[in-house]
Amino acid sequence: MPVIGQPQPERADAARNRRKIIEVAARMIAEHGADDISLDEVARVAGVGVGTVYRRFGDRAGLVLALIDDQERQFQEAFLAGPPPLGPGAPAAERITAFLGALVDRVVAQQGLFVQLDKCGKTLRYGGPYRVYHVHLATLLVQACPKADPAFLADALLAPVNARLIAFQQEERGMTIEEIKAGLARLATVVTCGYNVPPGGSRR
Amino acid sequence: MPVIGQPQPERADAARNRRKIIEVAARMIAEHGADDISLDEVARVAGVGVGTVYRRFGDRAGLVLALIDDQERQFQEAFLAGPPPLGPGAPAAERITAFLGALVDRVVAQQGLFVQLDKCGKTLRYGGPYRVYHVHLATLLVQACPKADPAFLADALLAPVNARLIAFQQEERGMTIEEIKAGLARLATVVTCGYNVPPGGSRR
DNA sequence: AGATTAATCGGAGAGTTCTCCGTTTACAAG
DNA sequence: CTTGTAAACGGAGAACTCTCCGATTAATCT
Repeated sequence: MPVIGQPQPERADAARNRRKIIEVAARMIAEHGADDISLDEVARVAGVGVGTVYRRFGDRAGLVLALIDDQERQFQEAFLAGPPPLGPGAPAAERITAFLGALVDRVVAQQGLFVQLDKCGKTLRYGGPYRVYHVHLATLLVQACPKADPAFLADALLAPVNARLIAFQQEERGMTIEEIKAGLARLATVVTCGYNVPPGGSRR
Repeated sequence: MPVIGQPQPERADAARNRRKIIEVAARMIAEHGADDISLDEVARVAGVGVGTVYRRFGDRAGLVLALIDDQERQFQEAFLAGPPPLGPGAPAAERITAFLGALVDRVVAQQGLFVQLDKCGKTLRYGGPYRVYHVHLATLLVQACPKADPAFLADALLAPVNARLIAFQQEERGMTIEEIKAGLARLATVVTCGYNVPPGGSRR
């Protein structure tokens, strides 16, 4: 009888297949972009049945999440425990702009995958990484501007950092990543300062 | 030889089928929600071939856009030429909050369809209604806070008014529509005021 | 080693989206 | 009314996502 503790480790063949699938998928995306990865084809190239892909990752979104995972871990590590201004140690307001800027870089680094994630069901769109971002940002907002509703404000500041919007801003509006980051930084500054003056004050 | 002027009117059978398809799709959505409308089934119920649905509307997104169209016209009419504060006549800052609030109502009124639109390709996500919203909001922003980058700011304020985010905020965060609208209004106020003070001023 | 068993495997199949193309039809001109 | 033709029709089919379940196999127990 196995000890019930950590989630039962995968069987050897299962782990092997998981790795193979991730490896193949990553290579295919590197070569042909993330837009039209067919899980059927991933399975075929990886030499496993389609069922195996779905049992291992649940669905398309699950695979995307797995492909994102490595860099995602590093990113979360960086803003949760890395050096300031992204990590702890800097004033909240500075950490907020640092975080939003880093998040833009993060999304751009795996833009195709984030676009995929965006198209998926609500569960994964706002589950997974989003929850972590939201908690982090809301926490910083509490410190930077205690008078605001941190949960809503965090959603509102996170919303523009969206893979598809960023792609659109780059391609159709001709903005550079730096311009987007600058815009967000300015917005964050205005917001964190603005919420500290009582509503209705300093009109015009 | 037909006169080449307005886009050639549809043939009678084509127009009849277009109407029938829209009618059937609208009824099916009213009954079973917009999540899982199968265009195959729409075609079957409407008594036409699948090819007809696709020739008439291009793709799933095209049909969604058509289903949205009626109310969309009215909405655009309202903010472009209706009574203030939504329409012309009120100060820009007030029109901005009025617009964002009305947009929330607009999205909620056909939430299922807007969620569908959101999942579609970039072309339609940021084509169609979005362009109109953006131009309108950017125009107002130029008046309300000339120092800001209106294009970016419009994107940033439009981003949180997203069908899926709103659904998430309602279901998972327990927010009401009124709370969401209030949050946006406050954000818009802070932003329009905040961008009028020089950057770097009034820290903390 | 041999038996046991539960996890894993693979691929057939159901349900979709969208395309292609031979056939049919509306309608304008003669 | 007949005829010509561009537009529209419809359904077979390609490609995909995801489910199901009988066969297989890794890991454990005796």
